[in-house]
Amino acid sequence: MKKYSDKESRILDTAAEMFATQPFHKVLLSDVARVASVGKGTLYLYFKSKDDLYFAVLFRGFSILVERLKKYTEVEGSSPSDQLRCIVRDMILHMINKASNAQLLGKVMHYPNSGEWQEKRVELWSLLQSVIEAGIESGEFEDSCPRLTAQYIPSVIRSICLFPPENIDTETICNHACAFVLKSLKKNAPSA
Amino acid sequence: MKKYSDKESRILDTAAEMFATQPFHKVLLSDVARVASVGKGTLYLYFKSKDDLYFAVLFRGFSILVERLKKYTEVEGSSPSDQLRCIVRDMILHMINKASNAQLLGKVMHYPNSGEWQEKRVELWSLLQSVIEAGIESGEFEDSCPRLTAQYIPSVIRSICLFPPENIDTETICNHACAFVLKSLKKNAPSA
Amino acid sequence: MKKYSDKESRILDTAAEMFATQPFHKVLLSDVARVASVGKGTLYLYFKSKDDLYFAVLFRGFSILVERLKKYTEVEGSSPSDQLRCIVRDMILHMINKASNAQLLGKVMHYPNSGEWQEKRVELWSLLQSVIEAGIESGEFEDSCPRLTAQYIPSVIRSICLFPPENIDTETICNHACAFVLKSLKKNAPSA
Amino acid sequence: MKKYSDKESRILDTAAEMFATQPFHKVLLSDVARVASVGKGTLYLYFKSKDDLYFAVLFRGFSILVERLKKYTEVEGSSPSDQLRCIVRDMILHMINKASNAQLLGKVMHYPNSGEWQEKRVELWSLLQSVIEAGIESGEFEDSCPRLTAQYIPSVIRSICLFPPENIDTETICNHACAFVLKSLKKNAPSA
DNA sequence: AATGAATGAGTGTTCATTCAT
DNA sequence: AATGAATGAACACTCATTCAT
Repeated sequence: MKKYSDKESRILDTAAEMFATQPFHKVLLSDVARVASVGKGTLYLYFKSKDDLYFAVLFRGFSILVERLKKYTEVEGSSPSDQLRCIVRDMILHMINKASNAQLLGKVMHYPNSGEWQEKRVELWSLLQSVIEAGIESGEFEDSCPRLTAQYIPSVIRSICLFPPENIDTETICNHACAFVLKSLKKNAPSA
Repeated sequence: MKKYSDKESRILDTAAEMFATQPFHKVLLSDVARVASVGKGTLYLYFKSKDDLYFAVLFRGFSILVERLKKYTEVEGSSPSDQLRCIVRDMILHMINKASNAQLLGKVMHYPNSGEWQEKRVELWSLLQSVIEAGIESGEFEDSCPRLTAQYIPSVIRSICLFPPENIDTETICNHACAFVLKSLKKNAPSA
Repeated sequence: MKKYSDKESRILDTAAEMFATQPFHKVLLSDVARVASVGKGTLYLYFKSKDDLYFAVLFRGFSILVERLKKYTEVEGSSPSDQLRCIVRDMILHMINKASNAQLLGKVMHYPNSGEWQEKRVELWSLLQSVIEAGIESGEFEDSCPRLTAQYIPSVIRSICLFPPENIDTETICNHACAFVLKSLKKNAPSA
Repeated sequence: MKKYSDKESRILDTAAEMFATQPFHKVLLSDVARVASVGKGTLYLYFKSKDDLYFAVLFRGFSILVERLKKYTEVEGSSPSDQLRCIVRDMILHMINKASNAQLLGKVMHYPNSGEWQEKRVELWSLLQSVIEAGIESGEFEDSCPRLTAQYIPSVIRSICLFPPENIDTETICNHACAFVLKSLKKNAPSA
């Protein structure tokens, strides 16, 4: 994990908040600097450009997320279903009502250096894919294309977190989302 | 369905293409005008501002989509599963490699008039929800919260269309997506 | 006197009002057309350009004024003092609280065709100058440069009408202005 | 007196020159910036908008004028007539052939913040009014409404400076204007 | 004659980026 | 390292003018 200096972190935190709240072009670097309590020029000591800052925000967010989710796959004795459940629940709880984080799950880059950033997304998919494949291995799951399913999961969670239905409590949503995913993966008892 | 004049349509088509390809602030109105073969001032005869044009693009896109999908729910003798399959397939085929259309499924608006536009998204969810509910009614499906499932479906499709796995052919993807959704909804045979 | 068609008059009236109320660049021809109830293109049937319309407004205003004032100089048996009094009173009463008319007395044009319009101002000055000279001739007035005094008079009136002191009634103002001008012109009794 | 920074002064000087020479809408901010040797963006560090710059120009001009004229009223042992003569002469000499300064004497504001600007005009009138009142006090002058006379004086001077008669030399004009004003104010010897 | 939809040159304003301090 | 005044390229938007009807 990359280490961020104090100032750098403050900038990233501020920028994350603002990029999540407003579209890119409405986020002014002068505002970022002011809110982060640094000089406007200071931004350029840490980030090459506005685009660069934007990517750094997304990148850091993604890295933190993936890092956190990885833990669940390393818990001794947890089944793939348990792991998936934990992952889905964790993502929803961390991102619901936190547009800043939910947004980044679905950002599509129209930008040159999006390659580097694309890698991070793939990292998340790979994590999920390996859990699914472990489940298949263990006979718990069946899935003709774990790669695709792995891709569906974050997108479902993103949608939930961006547009959380107002009259359903978070716990119910978590359960429903877990059930939705797991039921799709569950291996049907072989018709005897 | 709102009717668009000839020039208005040309502008919307052009703008849709450009907003889908580049981030908002890289889309120049002068380019839109040039490509649409109208004067720059003409844009302002039909749209109050760049933002307004942007919303009009999203709004029209959504309207067209919903209108098209509605047809599948009106086919005589088609089961809810069939309808869902058709809808999923239709959306994927229409949007894959057409970022312009896929993007709009997930746009979150940070703008004042986003209310009006939210309605359109809800219209899509409602359409799907009623298909699911019909399936529950007929005993085909079971779902503790069709509202949520209805929301998942477009998000899954959006993800597919924005990041289509390169080494999987479209047909396979369609089938996988349909299967994923339907398996989750299918009522399990009551354990005898 | 030039004759104006019905539509032309409506346009001039509207434009006069608007040019008096707002600076040139805030007056939109589309507004003029709308308020005058004519098509925007119609303006161009009568006036070559916005500048042209502007000059026409000033020109007509000046012409009307000069025409009206001329009458006072033609009254049989009226002394130059009487004539001046009438002129000053007439101008004040016609222009006080009518910025549109007062404004034009002091408009300076930076435009090419301002010459033609300047002539009209000179016409006003000449009118006044000849009254003053008549007074000198008759021994009533003395003035080392009637040309200058003639120029002062409209400027005094303009100031009154643009910035009418709120707590002084119009009659008092008229009397004061007349007295101010006449006292300056009056021939002092030759020190015997 | 407000203090202006170096750059601010350069901008104001340039803008004053240009606004005096051309109508508002023909003055381009890019020209102002170029002539003042600053970046176009720099204008906006000091002035909120083109309108704002315009007002700043007029305001500063008026402030300087009033400040300068005040001096004459503070000269030890000078009579009100002397003071008035000095004021009239000073204004004419400073403004004749300097449209920039003459213009501002008569600007009527069609703008929102004209209140603040109205104050400045009143400041000039008050200055003149108090000189006149001092003359009345000392028995030199008589005037039934010094407030009005104070208003006439700048307007007369403005007219002179905007439309200076070409074939009369400045000295003659000054003398005539002084005489015109003073004769009107002079207390007539009581008819013995 | 009369219109107003269409135009595009022209301009005010913004804002990412730089650099002297 | 840190700053923020200064910059100017870039862009949205306006509005006088035209012309097909």
